[in-house]
Amino acid sequence: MAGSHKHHAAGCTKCGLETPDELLAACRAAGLRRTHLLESVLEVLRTHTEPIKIGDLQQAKGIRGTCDPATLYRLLQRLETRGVVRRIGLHERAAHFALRRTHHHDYVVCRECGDVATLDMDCPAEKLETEVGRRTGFREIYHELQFYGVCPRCAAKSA
Amino acid sequence: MAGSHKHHAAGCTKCGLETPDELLAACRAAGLRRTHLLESVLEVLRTHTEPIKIGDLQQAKGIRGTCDPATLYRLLQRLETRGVVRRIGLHERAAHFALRRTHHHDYVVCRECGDVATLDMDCPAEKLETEVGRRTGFREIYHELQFYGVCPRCAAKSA
DNA sequence: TTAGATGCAAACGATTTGCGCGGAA
DNA sequence: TTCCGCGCAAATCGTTTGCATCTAA
Repeated sequence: MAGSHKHHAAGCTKCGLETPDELLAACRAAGLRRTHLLESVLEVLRTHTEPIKIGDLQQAKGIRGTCDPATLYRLLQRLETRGVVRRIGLHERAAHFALRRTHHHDYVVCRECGDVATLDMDCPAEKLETEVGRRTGFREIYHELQFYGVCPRCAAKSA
Repeated sequence: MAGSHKHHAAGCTKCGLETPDELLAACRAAGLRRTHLLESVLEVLRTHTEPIKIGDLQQAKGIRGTCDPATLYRLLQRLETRGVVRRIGLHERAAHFALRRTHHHDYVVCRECGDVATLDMDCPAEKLETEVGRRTGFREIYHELQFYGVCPRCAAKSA
């Protein structure tokens, strides 16, 4: 099970990675204070291609000293409200968080080991958002698309 | 926010509703015993167009007497394993469950009141499953697509 | 100076597990 | 009779809240 045994260095081919300064500027503009924790969390998220759980965030390199879960929850909540990160449900008890990149991403999740891979392909649901809005009357629509399956490693293990 | 204040009677236009007997037969074939709880749960799920939480299931009409959450969890787990229901994450603390209908469904969720509506439209992700498999090496892929937004009622309230 | 952040501890609530009993096969 | 399913109680664990303290602005 578990989660963060892998750090894909490669990112999305289309997605220009934000610089630390850009991110920080966005947060400042949103009224957040420049805190050491804020900087570290942004940096961890920035260098992670995959969504990360708060538990893993706590132990991530670069997060100094004590790292109270409550504080992290609050920080991420704030970041989500300001539109800097997005919260992602991946059928695990713990929610995952990822930076809101310059464009949308979808994920593949292994239902055996919980490993998550970020997909680098055009999302077919994006263009449906307006149609869904028209049909249902919902406003401010965004979406979340996840694929679930068994990763190669786990498939090999079972064989 | 809340949950089951609405029961859409209408179902998917394309989705033939299973009969109680068909469902029961599937469960029996899967090795499950015919229990009163099993029957009631299946019936509640069958007549619900939207996914339902265990908490709501507990209080649903037709579930008699005490209804221990632990028992429900275990039953739904069994049903999920056997492929009768699917577990759905909707950004709420509690997971939702729905019958595996004759074809796939996607949902729209209100981020204010938590109301869930089932979409009756062609899912663009379905055909991507094989492509995702090819790209990532994952096997036995299925997907989950949710739209989030503000429902008309909540939008009106805010105005 | 002052409102926003943080750490710590306790409260919550969904999910999970152990166990003995009762009922379906 | 046998094994699966159930109710009950207790344990887990992610998330949330209250509160006193600290600190960026």
